[in-house]
Amino acid sequence: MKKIYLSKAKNQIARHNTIRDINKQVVLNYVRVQSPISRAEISRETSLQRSTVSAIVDELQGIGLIEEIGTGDSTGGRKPTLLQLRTGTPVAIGVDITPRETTVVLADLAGNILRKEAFPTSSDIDYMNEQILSKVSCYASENTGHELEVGMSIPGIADQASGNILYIPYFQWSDWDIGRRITEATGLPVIIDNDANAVALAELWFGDPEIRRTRNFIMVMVAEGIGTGIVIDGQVYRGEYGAAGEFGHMYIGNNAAVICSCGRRDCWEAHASEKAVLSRYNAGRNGSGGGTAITNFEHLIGLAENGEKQAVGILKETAEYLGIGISNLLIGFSPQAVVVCGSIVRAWNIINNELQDYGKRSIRQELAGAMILPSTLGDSPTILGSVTLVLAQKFASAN
Amino acid sequence: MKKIYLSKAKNQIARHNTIRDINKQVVLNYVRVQSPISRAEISRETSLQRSTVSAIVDELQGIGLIEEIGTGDSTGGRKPTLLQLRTGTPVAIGVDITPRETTVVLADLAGNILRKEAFPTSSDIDYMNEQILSKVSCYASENTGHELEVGMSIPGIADQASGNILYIPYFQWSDWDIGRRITEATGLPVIIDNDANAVALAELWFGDPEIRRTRNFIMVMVAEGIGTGIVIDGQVYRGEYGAAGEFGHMYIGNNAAVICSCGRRDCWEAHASEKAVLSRYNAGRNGSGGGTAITNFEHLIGLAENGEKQAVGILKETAEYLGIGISNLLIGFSPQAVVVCGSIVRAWNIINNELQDYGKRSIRQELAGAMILPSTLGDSPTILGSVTLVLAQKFASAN
DNA sequence: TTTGTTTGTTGTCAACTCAAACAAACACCT
DNA sequence: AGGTGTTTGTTTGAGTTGACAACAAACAAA
Repeated sequence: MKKIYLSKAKNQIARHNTIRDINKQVVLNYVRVQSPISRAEISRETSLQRSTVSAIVDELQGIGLIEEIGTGDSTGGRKPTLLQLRTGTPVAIGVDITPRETTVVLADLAGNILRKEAFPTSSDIDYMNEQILSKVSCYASENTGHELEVGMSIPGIADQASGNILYIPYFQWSDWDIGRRITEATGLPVIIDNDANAVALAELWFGDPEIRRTRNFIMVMVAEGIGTGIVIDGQVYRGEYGAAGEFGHMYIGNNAAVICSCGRRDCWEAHASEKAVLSRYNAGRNGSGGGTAITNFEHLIGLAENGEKQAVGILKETAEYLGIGISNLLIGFSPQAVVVCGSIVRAWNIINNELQDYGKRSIRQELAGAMILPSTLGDSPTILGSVTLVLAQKFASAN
Repeated sequence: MKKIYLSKAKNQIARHNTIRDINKQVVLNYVRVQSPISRAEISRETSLQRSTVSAIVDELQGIGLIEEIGTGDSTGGRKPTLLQLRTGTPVAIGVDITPRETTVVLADLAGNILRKEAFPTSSDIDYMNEQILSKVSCYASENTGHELEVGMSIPGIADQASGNILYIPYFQWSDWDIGRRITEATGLPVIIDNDANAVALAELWFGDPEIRRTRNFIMVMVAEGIGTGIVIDGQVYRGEYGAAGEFGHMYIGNNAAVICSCGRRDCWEAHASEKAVLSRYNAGRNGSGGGTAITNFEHLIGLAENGEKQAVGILKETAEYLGIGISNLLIGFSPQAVVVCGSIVRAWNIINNELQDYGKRSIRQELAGAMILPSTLGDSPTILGSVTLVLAQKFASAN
């Protein structure tokens, strides 16, 4: 028991270099968020002295995190030297596993994707091991000399402490030691996290300014299942064993269309995930004597976009279920925003009204100010998520 | 937009005194948690130099936060000088409002209650204003010279930023400016928070070590309604407008026994609060031709303690509803513990088994390690909560 | 060309922690 | 009683860091 306090305290106390460490983080974040930016502007905004900023910038250049990219426009005096994260140099290998496709990318400090390869996800774990290891090893061997790290985004639970995947419901994989395998094969450190957490982090780093400025928000990722990522005070909250954010399995009502991956029929996920939507749509068409079943969610979205009544109706119905869960999150967290991610975002104009109605459910109407927004990360948020895991790690350990 | 970063940064950067500020907090916390403790032991546990600890202790003594209380036993050398929070000196006035009773107390830095007065809570807001103001003013005038602050625990939502009560459902009071009134009458600063948040904070400060060591836990306060307090990384999370933690109003199912204070019939609170329990119990007795209705929850607990079958049955049924909500929280937060507070804790041995069963509901059984514990704060946790609000404030501003 | 502004660097000072030396207080042994 | 080793708390000098002010360089506008 004393040990806990001991170890905690040793990290908590401030030493000489603590000042520099803190300010280094501040400067680095300014460069990241507001680049291109000059030393003088960083000084003005942080209220650090120009001399201090210069010293820190020198250090960060020495580590190779930032670089000068020429001069900016004068405002009546000497031209400012503009700074930026060092781009073009590979620092992260991202591995993004989704039920359909697995993607392996190479990225730089700014999150730019330098290379990208993908293959269909298989339930054959040996095949997965072989494919992932070969692609990661390939990137690693082609970029020796750079301090690469590997980030993985998975549709399941991962324990960051041990670096192992605990469970992936879709394939029912338990204790998959892919992290250890990658490290053994390449010597690179690996950081694994749940896809919703990774996307929440990516949204925090690369999202629309409206979201990025938000310190408290919940990411709701609608895919085969429903995952949530909790961001509190600008930090992704992971909970014990990294298992936080499984609100997809909260009790919503016991009349769901499908059986959830956890085996029950009363989860949010069983009501509002892609699987649930498809099931309800196909059941409806069956009743009215329709043709073959649709198994591809994107297909259904396409139908709805073209105005097919049943597809639109099912999506609006889904928005209600989504809304119930989201209203629970709004009431419980009182966040600044809830961000929805997944293919369903393509149909945002169909579901928006219903969602916003549920957003107004609150103890007190006046307080219902939380935004319900679609993700702004584009087509492949989980890929960016896997990369961001590495970047966040690198930045945090810049000291 | 820039302003946000600006103000944030100015608080975030580290100056010369930042080191001292941080270490002062560390030392103060050691004195608080492990008192009586000597300078030498603090040095050993924090790995700060003895000279540094001495300098900080001098400062803290100067502010009047800690005091020497004689010497301890020798372990073969010079006797250690033991340190402790300064006790006996009033520093906090706590105002605890519950639907039944309002209590005003005077407390010292260690949370010891020095004086205490109570009166029945009335729905007459003028009466409440008058009563609270007179008692707080009385304590204040009797203790001039001490830097008093006022903490309030309320069964509703308070905006800490503005210091005003936004809403108390039980009395349907809106925008009650009691904070401003107290400050105007006495000149003392006032800090107001939701009762569940206050109790969560108190549990963090004065709870059983098993809970106090927990960095992430959820407080579930069962009273007239159900309130939750979210503790993440040792901090109470308040959300926008301080409105976080209203999980009592999450959707559980639309067949509740009573209508919730928010007007709906599908909230957790409508299923598992004291009001809901009483309603179900009385409905049951009505069916079997029983006598007059019970309106006092403590009474029902008493019946159950004495083995009355119907009361026991209703409580076990309640445990199921409580369990559904708690399992949602466990799945979503993956906390280290869920702490239950309220009169129902007296019947812990009746509801324990059912609760623990729901605690095991998890994505993966092996991960279901969260403890479901009864509060350890004794009979009046909300009183201690109101006081702790002030203490936390005072400690945080010790710089 | 001159003037005023902006940028980035250099040098001095103050705050702080650390490490080591030191004095005081004490237990234990002879 | 007296000596020895241990523990506690204080004092002193060294090293790190940011604030501040002075300064040189670069530039726009008059």
